[in-house]
Amino acid sequence: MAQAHQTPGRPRTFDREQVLDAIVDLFWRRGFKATTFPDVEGATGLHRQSLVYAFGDKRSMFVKALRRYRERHVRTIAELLQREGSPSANIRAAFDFWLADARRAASPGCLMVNTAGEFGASDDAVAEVLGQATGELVEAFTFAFERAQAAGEIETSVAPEALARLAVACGDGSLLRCRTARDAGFAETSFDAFLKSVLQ
Amino acid sequence: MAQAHQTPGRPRTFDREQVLDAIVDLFWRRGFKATTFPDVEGATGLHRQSLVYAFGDKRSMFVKALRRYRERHVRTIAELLQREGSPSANIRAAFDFWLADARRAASPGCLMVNTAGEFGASDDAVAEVLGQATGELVEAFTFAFERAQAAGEIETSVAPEALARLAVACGDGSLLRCRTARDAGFAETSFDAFLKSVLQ
DNA sequence: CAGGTTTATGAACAACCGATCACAAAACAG
DNA sequence: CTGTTTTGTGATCGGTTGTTCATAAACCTG
Repeated sequence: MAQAHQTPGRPRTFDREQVLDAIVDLFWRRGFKATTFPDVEGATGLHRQSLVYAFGDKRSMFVKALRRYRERHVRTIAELLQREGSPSANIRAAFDFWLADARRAASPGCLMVNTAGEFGASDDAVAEVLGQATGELVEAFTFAFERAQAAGEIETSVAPEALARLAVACGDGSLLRCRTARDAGFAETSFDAFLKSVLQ
Repeated sequence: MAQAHQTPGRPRTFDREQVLDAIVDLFWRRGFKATTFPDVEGATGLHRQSLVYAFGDKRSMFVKALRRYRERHVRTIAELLQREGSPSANIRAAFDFWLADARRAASPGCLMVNTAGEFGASDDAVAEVLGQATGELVEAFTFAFERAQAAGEIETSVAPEALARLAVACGDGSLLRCRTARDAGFAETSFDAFLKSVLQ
């Protein structure tokens, strides 16, 4: 925004967004409560007070990390689903994107899913981001299923939004399972079952 | 087991299993890290040392609670799926059981799901119980889908175990979503989509 | 070069957590 | 009753957590 002129005072010696990415990764792997300031200091190379100055207290930092995760990961999947061309192919591409996460060594699953389990409905700001992320995903899947039905690629007996919620639930549940099992086989099989059952 | 003769010493003044149920409920709602000894003391009416004496340290207590949850909730669903009669009806009954959890006021979701998000693969004993629970569920669903295919109730193009994993992922993901959203609508819709897509 | 503003560094704080110790109370065996 | 074992109660102890204070450093404006 106000990139017009540099603010007075000592300039920041680190890249704010790069550091935030490292913080996202930490929370993604360990969760909120289990991540301590010493952890963040070690992962970013910054001192505690610098982190607080840049991102606020721990909870504010976490919410900022959540938002960034949504903007990067969730939005990527949503954009895959809104591409032109075959909606079925887009849906397969979205599941392939999930699979790539599931196949990561020591897959951390999905930050939104992990956070939903840890926070439940106990924090309004967190629940809001989670709701937005789910809504964004469901909306994108709904769009793709609507197009698939209109194009005659899939049958029309089930409402597009219902299929979209099923897809999101399937993705969430599978990624969670792969997080504990250290094995992407569960996601591969369940995704395959979903695609065969719904897209054919 | 050794109910034959009473052990010497002062008799316990509380029901061990009843207290464990209260502990399960606490961990179910708040998770492991966020649950403190004062919380457990308040929920059970017992003193810290009595809890430690009866269940071991906090982590041991949590693993015992996990096992008890599996024995009660997971096993109940597995038994629903193995009943005689229409396997399709059994599958619907299993999803109805999940729906009842999702519809609870301030639904805590599923303890296994929440725990998977909080622990990941960081604790072997926890991961083992989670793996057993998922295996038990998948096995029971597989049995039901095998029977459904053999009876001609559903088509046979997708392997029963794949359908079973899809069902578990759908249940896990939906219950998780309802935990945050305080609304069972997501589960109702996604379950409906699953049943319409797979059972018909 | 001064004055003001922002950042970096290091230290310290109060609160909380889980674990443990010490002792009283209640039962049974002899 | 005496000794032993187990449970109940209260207090305490390091260790860790998130937060904040205090000061030095770096940059811009005028």
